[in-house]
Amino acid sequence: MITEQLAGLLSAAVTSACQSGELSIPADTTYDIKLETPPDKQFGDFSSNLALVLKKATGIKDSRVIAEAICRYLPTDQKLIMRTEVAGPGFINLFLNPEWLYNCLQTIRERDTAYGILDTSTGERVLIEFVSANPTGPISVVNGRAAALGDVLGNLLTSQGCEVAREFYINDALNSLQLNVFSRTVQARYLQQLGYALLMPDGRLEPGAVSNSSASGTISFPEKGYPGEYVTDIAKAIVQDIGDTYAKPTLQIFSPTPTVTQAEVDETDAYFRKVTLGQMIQAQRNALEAFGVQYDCWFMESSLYEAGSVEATIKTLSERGYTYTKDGALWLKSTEFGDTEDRVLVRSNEKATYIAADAAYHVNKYQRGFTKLIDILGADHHGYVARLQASVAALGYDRTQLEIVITQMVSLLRDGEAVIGGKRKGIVLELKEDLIDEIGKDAARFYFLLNSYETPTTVDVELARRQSNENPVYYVQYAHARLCNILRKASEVGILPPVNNVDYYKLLTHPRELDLLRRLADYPGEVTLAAQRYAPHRLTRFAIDLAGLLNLFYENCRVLPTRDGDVSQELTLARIALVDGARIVLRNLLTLLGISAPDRMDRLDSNTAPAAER
RNA sequence: GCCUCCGUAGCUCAGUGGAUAGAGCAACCGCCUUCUAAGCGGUAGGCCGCAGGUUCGAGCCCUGCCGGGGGCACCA
Repeated sequence: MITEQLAGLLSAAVTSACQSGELSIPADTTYDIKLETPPDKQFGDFSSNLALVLKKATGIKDSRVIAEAICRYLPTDQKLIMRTEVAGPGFINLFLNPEWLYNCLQTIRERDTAYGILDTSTGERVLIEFVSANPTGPISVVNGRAAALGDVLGNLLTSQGCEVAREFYINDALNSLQLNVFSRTVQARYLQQLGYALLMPDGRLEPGAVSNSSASGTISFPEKGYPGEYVTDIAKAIVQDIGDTYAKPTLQIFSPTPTVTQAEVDETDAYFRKVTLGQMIQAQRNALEAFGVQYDCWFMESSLYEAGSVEATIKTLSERGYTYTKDGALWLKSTEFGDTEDRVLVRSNEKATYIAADAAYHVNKYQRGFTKLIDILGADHHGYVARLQASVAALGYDRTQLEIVITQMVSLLRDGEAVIGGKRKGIVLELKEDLIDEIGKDAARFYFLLNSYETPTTVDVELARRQSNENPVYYVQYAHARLCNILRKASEVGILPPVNNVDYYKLLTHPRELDLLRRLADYPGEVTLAAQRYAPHRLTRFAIDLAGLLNLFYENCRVLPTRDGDVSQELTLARIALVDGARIVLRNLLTLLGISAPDRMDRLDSNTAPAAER
């Protein structure tokens, strides 16, 4: 990397300046050499604030003096550094031989799909757990943020040499009250499909579905039942599958005076739970796959109970002395690990709490050999972080290996009004039906990857759908399609991209060409930075920026020969190489974001564009 | 009350302690005989919430205040 090379030269220059006595710094001084891209080209290719940083160590008041001393010991033999300049309060501006950019283009075309990817393994094994929505509802638009973040973060860490696994945690444990209520709701809808009317909590009567059975009567919709339409869909599927097989016992369960035996109730409940859970998980999986997210593992909470892990974890905590009994419940001394209060592990009714299962789950993650655990949680789980970390620490695991990423809220706007409520109120905007099916996977992903997860954001669903054409994803994809089009057109007239040859590249001297090359050179560093900061949106912004530079190049630098013959054959070849390099970078970039890079996009006729409808 | 995130252009948001604070959308004016106009050029739009502090330098760091979101269960 060029920046490392330059940092090495700067470091050597400081050493030389010290040896010659021009500078003196204490032997134990440590300093980072930062190389930045100046805001304006007139300040050179790179600039460093090294002299400003060394001010204290040297005791010299004027940083410009330090900067000048360093510059005297930089090799300005024209091979790499053309000239140096001291500017402002003491910046060292470096002007490089453009050859470095040509070498970079060569690297891009040689590396191709591997450009921007580190070959060396870090040995780090990362587990990213994200979304993990309760199996009582579909994947919602709000889940899209975590889904996009987790997936792309996985790509980014993989590109930096980590081994990454993606995981979805299914809250299917038997003590989940919500799941019971949910299953009951399905049962009510099942009976409705068979012809029974439902008495809703608000007193309304919902008629039974038309059915050829003679079933009739009224049953009450379960208290706090789930109102969403997807519940009815599951019921319909069950009817299709088994007909009225479970009609009798289910009806009895809803009767004020049930005559059914407990064994029959259990059997019926078990059936509905199983089918309901299976359907929900499948629906969630489908929605996430439509979003381009593939998990390596769907981990069931119930498996922890079945394996006795929850019990074992509680036992371990007790043996390590971090539990006590109070009010008939077993408590975790989480305050000893920084939590604001102690937490209940086992309730007085002897059922384990969620934190107990979660502690066991994280033990399981550690035991599988992962060296870094990343949990992506929504802002509403913020208060949960301390106790989770405390439980892990109490179990003797390295808390620093557990990183909890909190994504800020996504609020929804529909018809200009905030949509509040979620599953319990029946207003669920589904990621697949309400967004992906409307605007496509690419636009949906791009939308969520545009902003930092640390900022609360608002999704106006109508706007997101209607203005799909104004989504910047098309700007980026169009730029890629244009590049492909040039290459396609070129090959049609028998011009093929030239073999890697820096002699050709030297013809690329137009400012727009140099701007573009410079940005292509920045790419690997941007990927690294985005990975280090868990900031996929940096790449999204980079993509928009790069597309802008490509358009400028396109407007100003003709690639293929014209009738007037104002583009020489050599220049055409050089520019085709540049187009090829840009195509590679843009494609790699979109691939990291999980967004397709189309070879062509049909030109929109302004008369038929959605914009004309408004 | 405590914890936490946010406050930057009309809207949605970027912004590595650094030089003249940016993009997309929306608005206005132009540009298709030419590699795709999903494009390009131009105009307009800003006490970076407020007040102190730290320093050569603060949109960024610290403190306080104001405003908004979220969280503070033997729910998950």
